[in-house]
Amino acid sequence: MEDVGEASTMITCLPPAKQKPLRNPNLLANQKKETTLKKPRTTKGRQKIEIKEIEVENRRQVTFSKRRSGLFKKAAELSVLCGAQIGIITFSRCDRIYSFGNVDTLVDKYIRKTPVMLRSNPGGDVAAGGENNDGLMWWERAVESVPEEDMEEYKMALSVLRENLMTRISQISNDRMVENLPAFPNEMAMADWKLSNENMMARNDRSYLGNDAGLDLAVPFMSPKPRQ
Amino acid sequence: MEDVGEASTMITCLPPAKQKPLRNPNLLANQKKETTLKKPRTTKGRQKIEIKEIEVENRRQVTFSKRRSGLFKKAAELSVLCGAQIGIITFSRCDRIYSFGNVDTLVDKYIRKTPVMLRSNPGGDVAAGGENNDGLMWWERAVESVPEEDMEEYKMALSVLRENLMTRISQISNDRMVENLPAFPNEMAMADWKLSNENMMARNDRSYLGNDAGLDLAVPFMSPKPRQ
DNA sequence: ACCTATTAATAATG
DNA sequence: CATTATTAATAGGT
Repeated sequence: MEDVGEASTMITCLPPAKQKPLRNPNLLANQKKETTLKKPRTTKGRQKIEIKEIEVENRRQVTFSKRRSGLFKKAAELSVLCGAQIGIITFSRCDRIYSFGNVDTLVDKYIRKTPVMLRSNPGGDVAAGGENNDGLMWWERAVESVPEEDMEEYKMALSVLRENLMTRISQISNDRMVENLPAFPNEMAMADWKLSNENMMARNDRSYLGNDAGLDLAVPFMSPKPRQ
Repeated sequence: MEDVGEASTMITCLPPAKQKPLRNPNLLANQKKETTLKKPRTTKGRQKIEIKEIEVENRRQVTFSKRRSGLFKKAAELSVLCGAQIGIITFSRCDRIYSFGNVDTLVDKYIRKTPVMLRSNPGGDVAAGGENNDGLMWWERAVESVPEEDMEEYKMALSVLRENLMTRISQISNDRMVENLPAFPNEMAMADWKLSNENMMARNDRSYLGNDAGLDLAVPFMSPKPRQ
């Protein structure tokens, strides 16, 4: 039978009867109100709320859903209007993650633009605090160029470096943050945000793709602690 | 002199004369309008705009500033209201970065919760596709446990792994994105956002701090390409 | 999920 | 940056 989408209750794919609310503004908009019986005072409308953590769980979840939706919409609009790239990472109270935008690309870009101190333990000669004679940091040197006697050290240092890569992201200084939220900002002066500190960093170096090594291998970025 | 903040034009710290607009809603709110001479129709008010890239540079920048401010405010409110953690990374058209929230912590968390395939080239025995006899992946094994004959391979693999860590972030599959913006989404169906895919991942493993190795060393997360 | 009264954001302007 | 007319978001209810 070809009469699809008549009164079927099962959802197939875009029921044509519903088609989208598609409000047509300022064009016989209030006509429906005239024709149908008007519900007098069915809601109190939007109420003003205080910006503090919502106690009631159900209500909080509803608000989270709604406002997150709104936030992402705003972000999308801003992105389009201004040609900006926006990424949002959101963790709900129970650590569910919701993200918006090319988070990974932006994270990469963000990380590239915010170099930071990292704790490493490379030992003596191999990484004596900085550059070597060739002007490269020790971790930049080709493995082959490492002297034989430094190899043990190098291996350890590289291992530690790898470990520390995990730690690194959590330890960036907050200098260039627009707003550094406390972990759970229950009472935060929301009045005016310090939107001013525009860290003007180098705006070049866009080539963050490439590097095609050989075979594919599943590698979690963060390995679980090997030994405990 | 102790009479601070009287009529000084230099900004010290919170001039008490200005004190904040502090609009008091529904309480003699329209009184000023009565007392002062009302400006009759000075602006056309807010106009509806189409969501497409704003051509005029100046106007675009103004909008970027305003809406970014609004976006961050919304994010802050959402954070407080729902006890959520929110991080926003924003790159302006000319790659100026503006961020909101504990981006670094959230990025770390985000990365931890989105393990991904990574291209690596560890070669033969050391990383023959996965686990070894001890149930650990090759990169999880202590350096000492690597057999002597695999050491060269191991070193190379670790080096490649380090290199690939740089590449990794840009290559995550977009499966768990709420919305995957095209690089410059000039015409994007903004109608309704697919806010549904809530990737429910493990909500444990919060310990992403620790690891205090020895001496401090400045290490950029991404090293500039060593040799070119 | 849909509705609607109301608040909040903001485009245009000075 | 201040103002304001208007649009857009949304709190509370169904």
